[in-house]
Amino acid sequence: MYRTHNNGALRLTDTNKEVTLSGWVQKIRDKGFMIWIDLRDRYGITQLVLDEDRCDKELLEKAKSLGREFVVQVKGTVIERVSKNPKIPTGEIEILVTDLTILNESKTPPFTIEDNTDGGDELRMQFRYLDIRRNPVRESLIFRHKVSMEVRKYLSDQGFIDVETPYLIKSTPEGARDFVVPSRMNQGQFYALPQSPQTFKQLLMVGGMDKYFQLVKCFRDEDLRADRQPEFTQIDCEMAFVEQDDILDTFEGLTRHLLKEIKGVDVDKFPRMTYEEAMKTYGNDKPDIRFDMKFGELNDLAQNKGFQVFDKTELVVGIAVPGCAGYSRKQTDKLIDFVRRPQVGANGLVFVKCNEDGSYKSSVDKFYTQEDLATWAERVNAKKGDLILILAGDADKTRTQLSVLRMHMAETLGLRNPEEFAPLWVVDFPLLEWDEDTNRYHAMHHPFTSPKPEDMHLLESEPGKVRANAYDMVLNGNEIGGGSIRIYDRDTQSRMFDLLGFSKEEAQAQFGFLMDAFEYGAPPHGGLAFGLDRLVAILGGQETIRDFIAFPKNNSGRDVMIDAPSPIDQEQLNELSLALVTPKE
RNA sequence: GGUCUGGUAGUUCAGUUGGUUAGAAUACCUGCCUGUCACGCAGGGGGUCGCGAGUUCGAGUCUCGUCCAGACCGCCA
Repeated sequence: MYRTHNNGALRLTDTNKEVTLSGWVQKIRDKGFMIWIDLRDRYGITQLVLDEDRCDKELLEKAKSLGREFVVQVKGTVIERVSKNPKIPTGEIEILVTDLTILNESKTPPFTIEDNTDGGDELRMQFRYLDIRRNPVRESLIFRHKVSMEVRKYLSDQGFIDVETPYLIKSTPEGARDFVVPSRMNQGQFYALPQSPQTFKQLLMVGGMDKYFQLVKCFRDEDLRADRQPEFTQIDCEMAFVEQDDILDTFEGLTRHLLKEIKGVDVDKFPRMTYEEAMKTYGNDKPDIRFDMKFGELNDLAQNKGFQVFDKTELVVGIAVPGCAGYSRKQTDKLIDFVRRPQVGANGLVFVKCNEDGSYKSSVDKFYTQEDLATWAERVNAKKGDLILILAGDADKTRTQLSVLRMHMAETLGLRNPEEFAPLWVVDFPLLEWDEDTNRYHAMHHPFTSPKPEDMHLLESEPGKVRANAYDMVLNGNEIGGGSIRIYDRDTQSRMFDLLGFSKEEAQAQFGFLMDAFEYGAPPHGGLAFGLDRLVAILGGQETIRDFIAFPKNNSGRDVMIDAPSPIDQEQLNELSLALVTPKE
């Protein structure tokens, strides 16, 4: 038997017990006459002690030969410590060692196995199995386990059935790039890994499953970000015989359950905001509503007063940044530099300081009176001591730019408190989005999303104005889930493919199986999917999702531990009847 | 595909205007230390300054190229 207890278990009440412990050597404190060893496992740390009086010389020498991260088994007696350590749960006791076995030696690890490690990201990823021994990473993985268990419990209790869908499916041109898998038995043909189980879950509804869920890996061959991995996990759900409100209520319930069980936070009914309102008020379809700084449009107040930059432009819009009227020239210049960076792309920035004495000081005082500026302050809801920041230009671009600035200011002012949670629904997304590159409409959500019945008549005449039965759940400025009510009849689905530029033949070849299924009694249905990695990271108060994934990929989509992707043998290529156009060494 | 930042000891970093033998902390090794728990003290070993070319009497430092890493834009129905 390797152990009678784990390393977090023993207390003062266990004194005088004979125990066997196993674990990793965290730290050795060698005082010459006496040596202490911190023994670590998933459950905690227990201090071992050996000294000249109570242990034979050979045992003491063996203990002194140990190194960090050796795996050892010890037998000994639980004794009360002479000097106790209140910082750890086992700090009142220690083990007087009578027997020591080295189960495995360890090379000196390339970084320290401590909460604040000296290891950089790349090294930690290369030796991820060592990184996982560290408390923060282990706790993140356990945290993810708790979230996913609560999700399964809640959905199962609500009558959802977990059904697995295939990973080897068919490539389709819509949406993200597919990861592709060559077929040996069907030479020259390829599977694709699913970007989501979308069509399968709809077919499960046609199959009468009624309520489906799955915690499922999805794959997208696109560039990575701190919160984006090429393989990621979705909480994928679908329900039959539902309207939009049924779905919003159900998954608001799930999210409320998670916030309650995981974070101990009670949240009121989620606000529901239309896409149009979100764009006008926050310049963003995933607004962070933990703080205010709502947009105020100033066209009627600021135009035709002689300031040409404002006069000629489509939109003049501002926000009131709380408590920043005291900003120095240096600070405001820095903000101007910020919005002029190519990533933001604004031409300039106008500011108005709302002084404590009720006066205003702006960068455009030449053109506007104090009374003018007072009307602006009222429009953007500015109080004394606030700093009004104003951008002007093309409406869509300017809103996006001001949104970036708004988030930047919130970050700077520490308004993005990771322990505060402000979820909301954004609803009534446009069905279609015009794509300048391909010169045609794209589905904003996906091609199976149903148009709002009241907008159906615009489908062919003004496709850009058609709203969809689509919705996103937004938490603290992040899209954590999204979904829609689906099309469930062949005719509408076919019209949709027409609009997206599919020929009848292409539509049939790629999605014929789905449209065929719609002809055999498909029920009205809809659903949504949560991004589990991102949800877990936000609940855990982190910005990057990588520490909530046991073995993540790096910025270039590589696994630096196993060194993947990698070339394959010529023999394998032959077997798959593949040839490389430009063979790489 | 693009922009920006970085690459110096096992690790995290500093390195001034281009100038003697490239430093610190930590880790590692040795010795000492009668209750440590970030133990302490003394000593020691450890470097192709990512790689390649160029400028120069002289390059860690300047220039160009390249590779790698990270953040972001494009992209992500």
